[in-house]
Amino acid sequence: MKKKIALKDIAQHVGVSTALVSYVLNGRAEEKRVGKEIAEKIREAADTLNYRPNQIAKSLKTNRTNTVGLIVADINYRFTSGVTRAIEAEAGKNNYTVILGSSDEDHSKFAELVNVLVNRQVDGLILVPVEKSESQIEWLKKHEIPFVLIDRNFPGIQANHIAVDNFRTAYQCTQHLIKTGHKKIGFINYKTTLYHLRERDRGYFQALEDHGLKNNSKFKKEIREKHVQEDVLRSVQELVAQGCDGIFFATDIIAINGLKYINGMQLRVPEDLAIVSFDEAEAFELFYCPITHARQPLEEIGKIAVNTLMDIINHNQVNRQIYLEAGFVLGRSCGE
Amino acid sequence: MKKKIALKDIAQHVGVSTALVSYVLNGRAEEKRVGKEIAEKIREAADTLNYRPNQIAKSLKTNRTNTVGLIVADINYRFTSGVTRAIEAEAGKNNYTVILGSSDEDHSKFAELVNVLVNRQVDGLILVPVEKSESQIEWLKKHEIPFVLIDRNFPGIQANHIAVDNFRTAYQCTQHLIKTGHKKIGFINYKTTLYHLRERDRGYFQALEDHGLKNNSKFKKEIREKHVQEDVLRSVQELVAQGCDGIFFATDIIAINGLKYINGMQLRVPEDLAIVSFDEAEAFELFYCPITHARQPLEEIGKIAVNTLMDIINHNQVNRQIYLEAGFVLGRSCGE
DNA sequence: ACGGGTTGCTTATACGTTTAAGCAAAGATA
DNA sequence: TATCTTTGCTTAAACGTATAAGCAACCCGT
Repeated sequence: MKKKIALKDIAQHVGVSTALVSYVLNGRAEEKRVGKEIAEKIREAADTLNYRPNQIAKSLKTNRTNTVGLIVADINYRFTSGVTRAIEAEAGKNNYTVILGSSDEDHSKFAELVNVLVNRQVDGLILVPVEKSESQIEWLKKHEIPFVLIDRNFPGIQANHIAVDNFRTAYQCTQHLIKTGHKKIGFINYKTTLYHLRERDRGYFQALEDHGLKNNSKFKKEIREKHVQEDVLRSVQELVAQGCDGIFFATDIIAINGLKYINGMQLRVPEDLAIVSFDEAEAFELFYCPITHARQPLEEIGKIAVNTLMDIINHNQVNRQIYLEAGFVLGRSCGE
Repeated sequence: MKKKIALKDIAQHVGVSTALVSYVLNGRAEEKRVGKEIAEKIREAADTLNYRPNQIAKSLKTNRTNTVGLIVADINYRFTSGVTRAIEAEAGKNNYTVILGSSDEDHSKFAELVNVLVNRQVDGLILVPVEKSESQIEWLKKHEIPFVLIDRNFPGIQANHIAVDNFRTAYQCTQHLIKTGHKKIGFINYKTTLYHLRERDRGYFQALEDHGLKNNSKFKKEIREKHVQEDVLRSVQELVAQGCDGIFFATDIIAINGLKYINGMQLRVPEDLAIVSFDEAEAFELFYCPITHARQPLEEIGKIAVNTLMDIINHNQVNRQIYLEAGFVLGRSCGE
């Protein structure tokens, strides 16, 4: 790596002090009453010497890194790529860079990432918290480090967060199955304490209850995060055996796995089995029958998250809990 | 944000100089002959005060940020998520963090990202270069900034790079279609100057030639990056009209779009039309017929890229051009 | 008792910025 | 002419860390 040009070099080159150079290059020339010609000379020198400010030094002095840390749950989730893209773009507009980390749904990795990013002096964090990460969140609060939660939150911890309205969306999904004439509606969700997924449970149950199908509750299956494939397979088989005429998948990943197995069975969608999925997946496009599903407003979540974080960083004291409405994409997987 | 504990605070607390604290906390206690008890006291103080080193200050002093910049072409590509995950993990092992940026295949955005990351003093860059980014690459070389290219490279620029063997893989894909008895083999690829995609062309053509199907060349279609959907649709329609019995898709994205339209037509895979795809897509799992495809060794690419970059950063003067072999996943899309 | 080595610490400077404070020279005011 | 203001610059300190250099105090061998 070649030697880099510093303020000092420009100062020497022009024959002035570094202070002047700093003022000029930061656009504070007139405010600081720098002579027109000198200012011009400095700008020229910076140009010909190809000066690029050392952000590290700048940060040390200003105590601002213009960097936000983003910890996602898993980089392969569609949610992740969608929201990361939005965050990246919005952060860029605010002249911020994003440092990305993936916790892989593991709370100790999550804790370590928080640590690393805080040590790197990020100005703030955007987090998709994982199970058992409550203590980390509390720690961040205690140390007054700016952060906002997305996708998930903990009901017991008051924090800024942006997410889709999981209860309502799950309710709508279930209701759609009911309204299209299905009577025995299965539901497959993760076995987890994560609140946002529990809210999807609640939406499902509430919809059943409101439509007099309380007895359907036995059609709810839980799968283990570490055994998605086998558990989904088993669940689908059980639901079919129980005579279900519709299945509501709680996430895109569950849906993809479910459909994969349904593909292998003798069942036709929607004739034999109706399908609704929370979350969209690119893969749906290749299924013979367009899948009806809820679509999270990823762009919006990312955008609001960044702007909220900026507000926290700049003005302090923001209290924002936002539940966004999901879109609902009508396929043909519940009949016409 | 609360006041942070600095070396000075620990020094004061224990009643020693900051130098001593620095030595001890950097594990150079005995080397620097620090008294056992004092060292212990310092460690304790650091612990109770919950000291976390300011990486920014550290970086300024050491001229090392322990950060690598990663610029991907598009965050929604499967290649991206796979390789990012691997890079993240491998970088972590080396005690490095990753700053991610996405160029969205735009060379001016690419240039800007390079700029931002270099200003942030990243120790090195891992890049998926885009069209017309040659000058940026040259610039990096000129300034001796450590970098490695992945996925793509420019034949005219000598640089370290890791990628799959595009020619060979495309050759194999085409050959597979030929060997499974198909005579009129279409190929859909992007219209681009990107070398790695041109290599896929070359693989296709070479396979045709080697098997006496030179006249098949007219079955090659080009699509515009900005108009993937409509161009793929048109291409598939044309190929079918031309009587093709097999299609080789040059990327996962093209394949997904192609299959989407094939789904809507009256064609059965593989009876009416055989399919091979370069690259894997999760979506394939939902297609009624398992798609035969090449699979890039994403893990390996990421891992080697990081290690190569580490070598450049640490020992200088590495010259590594690696072409990895792709896996080949046999589906049923070319017949049994 | 004297020089020389060892032990255990402190002092001081530097990294590349930002920015408050200072200061000389010129112009304005009276 | 004496004083005040403005103009246009420089000086110096600071951010938190690393590290070379310095320096007492002690121990040892002679």
